[in-house]
Amino acid sequence: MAEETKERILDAAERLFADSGFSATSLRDITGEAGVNLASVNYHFGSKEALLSAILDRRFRPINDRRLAMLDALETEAGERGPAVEEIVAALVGPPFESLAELEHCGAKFLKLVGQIHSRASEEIRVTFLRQFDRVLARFTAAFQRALPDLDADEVATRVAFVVGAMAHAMTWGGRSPFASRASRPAGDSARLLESLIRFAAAGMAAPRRDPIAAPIPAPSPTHVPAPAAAGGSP
Amino acid sequence: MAEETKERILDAAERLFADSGFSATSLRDITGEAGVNLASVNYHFGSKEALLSAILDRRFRPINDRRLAMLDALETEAGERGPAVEEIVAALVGPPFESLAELEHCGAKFLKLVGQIHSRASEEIRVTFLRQFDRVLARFTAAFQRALPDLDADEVATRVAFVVGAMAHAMTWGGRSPFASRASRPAGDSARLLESLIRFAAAGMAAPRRDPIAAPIPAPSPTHVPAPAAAGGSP
DNA sequence: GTATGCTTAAAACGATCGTTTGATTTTCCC
DNA sequence: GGGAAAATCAAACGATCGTTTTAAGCATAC
Repeated sequence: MAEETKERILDAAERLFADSGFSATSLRDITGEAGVNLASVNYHFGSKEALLSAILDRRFRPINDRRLAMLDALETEAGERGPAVEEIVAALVGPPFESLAELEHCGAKFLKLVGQIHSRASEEIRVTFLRQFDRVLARFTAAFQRALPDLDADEVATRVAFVVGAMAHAMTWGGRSPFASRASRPAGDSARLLESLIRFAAAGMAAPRRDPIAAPIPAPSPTHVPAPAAAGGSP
Repeated sequence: MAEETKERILDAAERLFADSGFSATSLRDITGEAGVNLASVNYHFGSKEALLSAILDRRFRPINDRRLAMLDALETEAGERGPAVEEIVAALVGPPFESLAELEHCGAKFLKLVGQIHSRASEEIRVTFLRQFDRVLARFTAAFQRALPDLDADEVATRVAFVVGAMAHAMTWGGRSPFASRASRPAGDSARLLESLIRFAAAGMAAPRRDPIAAPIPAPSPTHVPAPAAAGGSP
């Protein structure tokens, strides 16, 4: 009965944290939804923060393991020249979406929680659990750097952050804007959403670098457009 | 003395909400930091939620006004064929960054708060205040659609959501990943961050649409890949 | 000078929070 | 089957939450 209680707590907390946020969800909400005693949380996990940490760890460990495994396989396969941008993107953003498909409705809430963690999350939580993601990010940034030798390291890191942001947003809102009031998404389209994200992110990562020649930064003025480089769109 | 108190509350609350989140920030934290009496918040704003709403409204109204004005100017200027993708992107993501520059350190915290609002935010807050952003988003989606006639409407809306996600993430974390432990960003580089974002987002928006001819997606298959196009997915 | 309308001040309200306690029940190994 | 360990339970703890109340300042208009 021990393990079952722990998992019921994890499931309920994951769902409630995703819907209402960490601070806004009480342990009484969680234990009520899970059908367990209030004291069980502190007995099994130690504290509310440790519970959140356990939730994130449970889901993220396999995701990050898979990310790194996919990247390793890609690099082995590609040999000298390294994998293509789109392949690296797929290895980075694919695993979370696989989890979505695998876990069905059970784990769908988790992705919402993930999106939230990316924006807030206490300092404590970040250092204890997200350190592993730091490793993942470093590996992927290096892979992108090799595939995009024209970009300097800062630019690569910045663009990777954009990819992570787009991914987190997509996971939280299912690819729809958070405001498009009605029916969040057309239908079970996580595969299609993933495909769109990969295509978008790959093109963004591979965008031409700043000032291919010399064009100075236009210094955005209020009514005027920043227009970083009049040069057309994408390759 | 009335207006001053209100603004001191708004400033302090904006800063604290951005740092610690809405639920985790108490009215006592706010009034303590603002140097005003605890009851002032409920006197001037009515409730804690209404205070958040006031914060968002104060900053977002001019931003959204400027977004729409810039888009109008672009469309007038471009005439029949409509503005280019990069110009539309600049009109969408530029104004928030201009605010960052204008407000200096005073308003920098606000952008962090904005990023948070995009991921959580109570249902109540979203409907009362974000309805105006819905309008903004609809206008911009239409403009993108015109600039990218090859894409179907769903794809355009999805990619706009990616742009918003990347922007929110960049505003929250300053273009660095939330985990890159040290020194968040190189230095006062909001102009450069904006330029990178515009370039990234424009390339992503203009990415070739799904299966331009038939070329199947490379399907990076290490141990196995989600295979974006594969029928799989969620029900 | 007194009355009037805002604004601030101090204190308290009831509710809810995360956590702890101590007793009770269940589990499982010998 | 007995007994130690693990798990669950009801109840309460102290703290803090958002909000309300009541009284005090302090202008301006009569």
